[in-house]
Amino acid sequence: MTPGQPRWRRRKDARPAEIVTAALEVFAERGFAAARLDDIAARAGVSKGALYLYFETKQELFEAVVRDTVLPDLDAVEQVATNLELPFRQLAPMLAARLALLLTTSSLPAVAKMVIAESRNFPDLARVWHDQVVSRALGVLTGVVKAAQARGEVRPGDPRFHALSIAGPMLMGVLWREVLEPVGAEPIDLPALAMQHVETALVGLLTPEARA
Amino acid sequence: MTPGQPRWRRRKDARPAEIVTAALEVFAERGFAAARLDDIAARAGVSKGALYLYFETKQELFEAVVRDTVLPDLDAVEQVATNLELPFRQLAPMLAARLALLLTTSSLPAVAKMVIAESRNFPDLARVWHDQVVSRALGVLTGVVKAAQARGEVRPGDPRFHALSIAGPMLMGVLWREVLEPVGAEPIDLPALAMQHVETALVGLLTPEARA
DNA sequence: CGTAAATAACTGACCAGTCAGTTATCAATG
DNA sequence: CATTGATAACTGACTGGTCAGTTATTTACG
Repeated sequence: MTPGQPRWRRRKDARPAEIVTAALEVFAERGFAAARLDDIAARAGVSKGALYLYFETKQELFEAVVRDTVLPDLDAVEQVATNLELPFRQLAPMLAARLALLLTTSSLPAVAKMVIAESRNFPDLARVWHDQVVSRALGVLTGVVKAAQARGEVRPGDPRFHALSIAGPMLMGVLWREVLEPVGAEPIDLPALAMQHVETALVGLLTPEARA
Repeated sequence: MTPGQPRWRRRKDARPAEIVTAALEVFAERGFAAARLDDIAARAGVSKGALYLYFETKQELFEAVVRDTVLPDLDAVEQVATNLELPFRQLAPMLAARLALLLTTSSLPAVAKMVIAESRNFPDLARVWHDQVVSRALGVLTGVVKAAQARGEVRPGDPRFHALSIAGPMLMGVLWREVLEPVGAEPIDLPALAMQHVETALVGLLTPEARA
């Protein structure tokens, strides 16, 4: 024993953030159900009991992860998207690039995968995800499409479906990377996919006049 | 006690199929890890021990589910897709309709969701899924696109990306239905999405000459 | 000191996989 | 047409291990 060093420190205000960071990692690696609180605690440098000083249950910890680590990322994309003034032809590639960056650098895909995984057994997780992430993101995209339709830039049709036409391949690419690449599938270049898809989708979505 | 009725019957040849059916239901409802073999057994009308007469482990049972219930569905779609002769403009909507039907009536989406869910903790599951389902399905679609490019019907570009452009929104629609609708999200009309998307994608993918 | 932060040992519930024992079924026999 | 083994299908209680959440105790620190 080195008696000069205390075995631990009281750090009431630093703990929550450290725990949330550790929780994000472990949740992403193992999924909600299979994530062990002991592992999260160890990675955060505390004991399991300490977790319960700051979070009442495992679920509450997950909600904190979404709130603290995913929502800020989403805000950044939303910022770009609400430039409704820009012509769709220019806005779409910007959005796609921003999104591709987010999906390759942030932990959003890992959390998304986890929510898909556990939605049936932990519906509260899915509800939080839907209310705070998906419906907001899709709402923004749908709004962009609708505005472009109003300006005559985008062909008629359900704007929500158009939004899915744009976002779907990205999701598929992400899932490919998260689920299949780890077991040996041929890798996908996500930004390249985003660029080629946006090009294709633009031709398909724009009115003949707007293509000029 | 009604002594005339036996407590159970020996039905060696009927059991495996019944167990696989029950397993599909429970796996789809709860995911692989959370599915209880006791539940599967109960739903199949046998004891847990009986499961082990026909399947060595839980994983082997899952593989049987894929083999017996998913692959036949896939074969049917593959049939349509290998009509490589047909012009892409006609083949694509047919494929989309067939796929939409499959995704709304079969159990494929539920199994897919499960695989996504458990891929990290049970990589073998994901490998089976990739080798036997995804890579085959995507291969067929990529082949169709490539053939159409060779005939000058489809614009240049990575045919694999084009395939993802086509299939992605369908996957997104399916996940929406599986994950978010159960927790209160606004429902999506999957066949309608398929039709509108294929229309959009066709315009985007076809060469100007092929659009005639 | 007092007290709040943190620990570590503990509890209770859960479940995959096992196995000793039970019972349906059927072929052989009287 | 019984009766009787023999056999293999089937059962259900049990084991060993895991893990969320609890609590009695220790320790940092104002």
